[in-house]
Amino acid sequence: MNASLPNQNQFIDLNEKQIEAVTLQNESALILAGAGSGKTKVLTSRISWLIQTNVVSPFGLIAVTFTNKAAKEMLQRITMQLPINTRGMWVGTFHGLCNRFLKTHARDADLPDTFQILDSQDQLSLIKRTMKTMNVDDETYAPKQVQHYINGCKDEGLRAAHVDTYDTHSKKLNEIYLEYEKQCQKEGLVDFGELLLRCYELFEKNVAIRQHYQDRFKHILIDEFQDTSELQYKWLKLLAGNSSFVFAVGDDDQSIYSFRGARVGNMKDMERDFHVKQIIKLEQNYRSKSNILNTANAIIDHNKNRLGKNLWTSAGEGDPIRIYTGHTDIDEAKFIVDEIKMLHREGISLNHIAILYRSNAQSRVLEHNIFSSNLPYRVYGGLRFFERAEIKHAIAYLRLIANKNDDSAFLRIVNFPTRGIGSRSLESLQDISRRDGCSLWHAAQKTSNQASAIKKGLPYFIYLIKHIENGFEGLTLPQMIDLIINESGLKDHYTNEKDGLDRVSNLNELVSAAATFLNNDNNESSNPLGDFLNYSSLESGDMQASEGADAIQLMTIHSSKGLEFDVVFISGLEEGLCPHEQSLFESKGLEEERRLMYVAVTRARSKLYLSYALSRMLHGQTRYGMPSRFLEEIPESLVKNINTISFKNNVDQIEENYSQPSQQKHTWRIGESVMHEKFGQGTVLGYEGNSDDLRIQIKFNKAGTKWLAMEYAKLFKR
DNA sequence: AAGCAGCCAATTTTT
DNA sequence: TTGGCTGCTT
Repeated sequence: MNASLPNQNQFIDLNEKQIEAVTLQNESALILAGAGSGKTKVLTSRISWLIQTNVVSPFGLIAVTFTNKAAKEMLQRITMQLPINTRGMWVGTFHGLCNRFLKTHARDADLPDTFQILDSQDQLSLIKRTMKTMNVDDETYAPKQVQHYINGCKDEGLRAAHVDTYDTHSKKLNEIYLEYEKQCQKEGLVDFGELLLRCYELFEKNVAIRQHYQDRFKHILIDEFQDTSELQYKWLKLLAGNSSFVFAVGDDDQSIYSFRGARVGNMKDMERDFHVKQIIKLEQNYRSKSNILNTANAIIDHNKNRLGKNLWTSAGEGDPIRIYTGHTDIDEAKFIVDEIKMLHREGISLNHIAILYRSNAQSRVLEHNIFSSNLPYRVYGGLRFFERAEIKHAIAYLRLIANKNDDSAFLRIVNFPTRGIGSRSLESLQDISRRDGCSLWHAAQKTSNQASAIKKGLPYFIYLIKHIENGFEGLTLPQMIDLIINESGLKDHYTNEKDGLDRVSNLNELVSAAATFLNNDNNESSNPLGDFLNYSSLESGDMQASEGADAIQLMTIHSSKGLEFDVVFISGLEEGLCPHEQSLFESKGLEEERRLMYVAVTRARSKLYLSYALSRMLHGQTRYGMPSRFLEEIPESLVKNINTISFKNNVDQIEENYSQPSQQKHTWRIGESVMHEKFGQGTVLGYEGNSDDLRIQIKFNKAGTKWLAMEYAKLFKR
């Protein structure tokens, strides 16, 4: 049937749709790949097929992912399928690949070849610093918002000079953006968005370079296409030119990152711009039982503007979806723990069980209850290795030595560990630097003509850096890092600190990380230090502790994307939490929340539990909620309600649970019909606040949903 | 320079 | 309720 398929094992277990995708010839393609439909397999098989049938050489294609993990996995699978060395192949993340382009053409991109990459933390502190020198009030212009603004502009491919501003506020924002750009350029720093934008501009302006890569990469493959930003799409169009073929794999129903610039619309645009003949849909799911898939299908069916697909499986129905109603968040957590204990006794290993939640704040109650039951667990998220303060400090020494213009690195370490350099000496440095247009490091050298080995003050700092730099002569990278953490005083500092032992061991870990880095990829690099610095900012290091341990997995729904578990608990399914109340103010916000729910449901292989609590401690206050609307979107035939709670005895339960002595009894109950003299008839949705400041949320038939203060609301029973 | 009180905000976060 | 940040005190 498929004469064009080489007779190789890796292709025989593909289904018909997958084969169709893998073997497409001479056209750009959009593959709509549902959850669990074998998308990674299709992508890697496609690459193998292209190479094996000599359509293209391993170096004539480029494959783009969003995460390092996905890129790594892709390379691994290719290695398993083909007897080729994948080193040097252009497979990587958008950021990693753009970095590679920029490193190769640093001069053409107007960057020093020592340029450093800023992670989000670094970016924020540079923004704060810029705002300070501009005397911008950080109350009116919150640095976080400025960061969001700048990143948003870059995601759209906009330079500060190209933004149209109308009001004073946006004008100011843009001024900061402009100044920030200048400062980055001066220090030789590039943030994540800049990597992409700079690379885009390089292709745009430099015809020769663009042509070169257009000719070279005849096949461009993209994973998670629904998450691409406007800029990434423009970059793709530019790189593809008129003669390359794009193979994009994505799922519009799993687009959950619009708040970070992801633009689902790219899928429809691609269909048009790349003359996609027909979208290929992968709808057979190899992960979940049909009850789970039908639940997912039913929920997502409530969204409009989908490309449209329906997952199916031949795996059988499996268990019904179990729904649990908790009186409180504590009650909910206890149920989940009990259930996990039972499953564990039945032989399901803990790391195949996940508890998902909408927001990180929800993990606390869960953790607390799991902890007291003595079950091992692991929480995803939080600080990663290269984001830890002690690691960033050590890296900053490396950065400053590699690039003396890096004021960001300078400021981070000039007085850390403290060596008596106060704010006034720093201010005078900033003055000199501004006056002479030089870096802080050079300004520092002007103030004190001689370096001093006496262990304090600026002269000592200058001495120290030079001393370390001289000591680097003939050392390997791990030895350099070892030298830094000892000579800088970092190790001593943390050794003497009361809870510093973890930090010391992290610093030691950094030495081994450098050794591993050399062993793995870069033993023949001409600039291992620079490469390691890049690596540290692009690869935030997901070396989370106890990776292999058998532990319950706790994470947000967002971070569960791409993973799968035998058993999944989705907790906190209340109106206001999931869908999150903030999302209701955003355009298309509810649809994205629904996609989030879809992603969560499709993580489960065989058992799915959904739970919600009628009251929950949030921001230090008890909040009363209604079940999430998503629960009502599931056909009852798929569901088994584990318990039922009447609203009346719930109020008593809540009081027992939180033991609040003098909670004012309110007359209105959730779900009850009420009459308001102005707004007319409505239904009570929930409460918020405590007895002296209780507010009631009512959905009015005509006037919409409103929050009213109990004290003043003129309500009547119907 | 470290330690503490007071204030404020509080979805989601692949790079 | 919690964490992060600021600004004040020692």
